[in-house]
Order: sequence, then structure tokens, then C-alpha cells
Amino acid sequence: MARVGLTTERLVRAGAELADEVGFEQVTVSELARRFDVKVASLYSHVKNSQDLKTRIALFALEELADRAADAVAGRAGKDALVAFANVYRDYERDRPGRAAAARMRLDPETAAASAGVRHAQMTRAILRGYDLTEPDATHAVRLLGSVFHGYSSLEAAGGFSHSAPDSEETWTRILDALDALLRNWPTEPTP
Amino acid sequence: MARVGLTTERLVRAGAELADEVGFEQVTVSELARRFDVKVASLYSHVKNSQDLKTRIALFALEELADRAADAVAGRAGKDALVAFANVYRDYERDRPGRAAAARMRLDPETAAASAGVRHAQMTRAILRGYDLTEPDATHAVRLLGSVFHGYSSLEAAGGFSHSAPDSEETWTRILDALDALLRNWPTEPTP
DNA sequence: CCTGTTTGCCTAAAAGCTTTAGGCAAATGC
DNA sequence: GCATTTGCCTAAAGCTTTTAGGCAAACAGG
Repeated sequence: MARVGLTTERLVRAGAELADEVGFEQVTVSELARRFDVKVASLYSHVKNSQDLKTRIALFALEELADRAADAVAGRAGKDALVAFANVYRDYERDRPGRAAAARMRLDPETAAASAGVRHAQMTRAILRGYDLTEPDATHAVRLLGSVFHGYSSLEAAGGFSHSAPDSEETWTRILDALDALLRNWPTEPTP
Repeated sequence: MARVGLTTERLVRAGAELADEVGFEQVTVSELARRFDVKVASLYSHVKNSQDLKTRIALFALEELADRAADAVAGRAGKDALVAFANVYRDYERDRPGRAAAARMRLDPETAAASAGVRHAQMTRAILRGYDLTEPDATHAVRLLGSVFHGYSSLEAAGGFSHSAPDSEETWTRILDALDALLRNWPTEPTP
């Protein structure tokens, strides 16, 4: 019985690719085994169970996304950084839809706290250094940006903006303009 | 063999409740059959398959949510309407997490076009009447609001903002203030 | 009524995914 | 070279999905 050389690492990477091809929901231990031309039970030495596999794919995607984001914002500031950062999320959704869906997976609190999700929040906060926000407004803004990137990507992927004018590309640009304007002029007190 | 009185309608409602209890992903034809104390195969007269069941739950949730939103914005305008509308989404996520997740389910284009999703977009646009936006900026703004509501709810439900100061409640208020300010002062041209 | 048709829920069965237990052989280390 | 570890296998049980075909309850018309 020749050994294929399974590894948790290799399984997770292959799982991420599988997710991009067939959708994160459709990632299955069985299908993964088929791809490695190995019996299903063999995977259970490397992965606890189906849930564990998916969680690992999610963590992998979060890391990858954080790496890309870190790369994009390096050497940039202000709106330039904001746009580069935002585009990483949108492009990831386009290029790696399965991984992007994985990155949106609900993780239990401890797992989430130990994930690259933390890096994402830190980078977002770093971008705000280009704007004059003090706490707690900076935190509010971090959460707003997270919501917009998250929400826009997912609505766009669901086809929410397709087949209707203006096209999604333009809206994206204008939304980033709007967010930039908002951050430069963050309201301190609500105007009633 | 006593008849229980299954109906597509009743199945969908029960499915929505099941989703709120165990999560939308965990909604299963088998579990639903168990709840009606009926054999699994019996459900297949009322529902095409598992996917069909989930789609119907999603459509039901979208309708319910649209009804609530319509109710909330009736007789309101401007920021008042914006806040009431936004709170409907957030409250729905809190009170009916399974249905809310269902409402975020990816639908194929035709189904989506025939869904209450259209009403949601129309209501969002109606709210913008309280602000001075002309096309295509109104569309951009509709998409931004959709993204924020969608994204915030889903991040909050995933526990993204819990256990860290300031609390989610305050952020939500400040984000709505910020969106209101942004809509009253929507940037026409980007500032480079 | 009561008889014929429709309809609702059933049994049966096949197929796929998940997960655990236990075994043999390949790799590794001394 | 031998012992131990490790990797993949077979086997098997349990659960979900889905289709096919059957019987009896509900219902309609005479």
C-alpha cells in the first residue's frame, strides 16, 4: 500500500482549492479523499472530523487574506491605503470565492480570538492612522469598515448588484470615496 | 394512518423555527419530519428536496423581514426612518438568527428577482428620499446601506464585536449617525 | 349513503457522507 | 537488521437524501 503522503497541511490546502471550485458548503471529507485517491477513513488521522476540516480551511483563508492585506497596505497611507486594503477583500472574493466564504464562517470565540481575524482588525485600525480618529471612534470606524467590506463582498458574490446599472465596479469606487470622506469628517455628535 | 395535515406552508414555517433553534445550516428534512412525527418520505410530496426547502425558508424570511421593515418606516422620514429601518435588520438577526441566516442565502438570479429582496431595495431607496441624492449616487448609497446592514448583522452574530469595548450597541448608534452624516453630505467628486 | 377518485402518508430500498475500531505494511530510528 | 511508530486500509454502523410504489383517508357526485 503506497503512501500518498497526506498531511493536515496538504488536506487543508486541497480543501481550500476544492472550496473555490465547488463552494465552501460542498466541501466534504469524502470528496477530498477522492481527490487524493485514498479511502475516506484515512483522512481521519489528519483531521478530527468534517467540522475540524472546515474550521482549518477557514483559518487558512483568514491567514492568506491577512497576508495579502498586509502586503497591500505596506508603504501606503490615507485613502491610498484604504483603497488598497479594501480591494484585497473584494479581489479575494472574486478570485477565491470558496476561501472567502470560509473566511466568513462562524468560529467559536476561542478559535476566533486565536485566528488571523485579529490581524485584520489591527490592520484596519492601522489604516485609520491616516485619519484623525480617537477612541472610541476609531473602534466604531473599524467595525464599520469591516461591515462594509464583509457585506459588500458577500452581496456582490450573491449576485446582488449584477445585471443592473450602474455596474458594481463604479459603485465600489464611489463607496470607497464616500468612506474616505466620512473618515476625514467623522461626526462627533449626532445632528438631530 | 392518521393524517397530520402537512402543507408546504406549515413545513416552511416549522423549518424557519427549526433554523432559529439549531441554525439554518442544520435544517434538515429528516429533523423536520421528526418534529411532525411523520416519516421522512412524506415531506417529499410538499417540498421538492432539501435545497427547495431551504430556498423556501429563505424566501419566507425575506418576506417577513420586508414586512417588518415596511412597518418600521411607515410614517417616518430622514434619519428617523434610516434608524428604524436599520434596527429592523439588527433586531431580526438577534431575535431570529436562523431566519436571518436564511435571508442571506445565495439564491439563483431568477429566484432572487422574484423574491422580497426587491422590496428591500425599494424601501432602502425610499429612505434616501429624505436625503438629496440623485442617480447614480442613490444607487451607490442603496448598495452601501445594504452592505452595512448585512455585514454588521452578520459580524455581530458571529461574535465579532462581543467581549470588547465599546459595546456593540454604542457602535451601532454611532455608525447610524455616521451614515446619516454621510448621506447628508455625499461626496460628488473624490478628494485626491 | 356509497362509490370512485384524489391525495396523504406509509414501507422499502438505494446511494452517499460521517465516524469509529482494528489491522497490516511502510517508514523510521537505534 | 530489528522494533516501533505511523499511515493507509477494511469493515461496519448510523444518519440524511431521494425515488418508487402501495394503502387508506378524505372528498365529490350521484
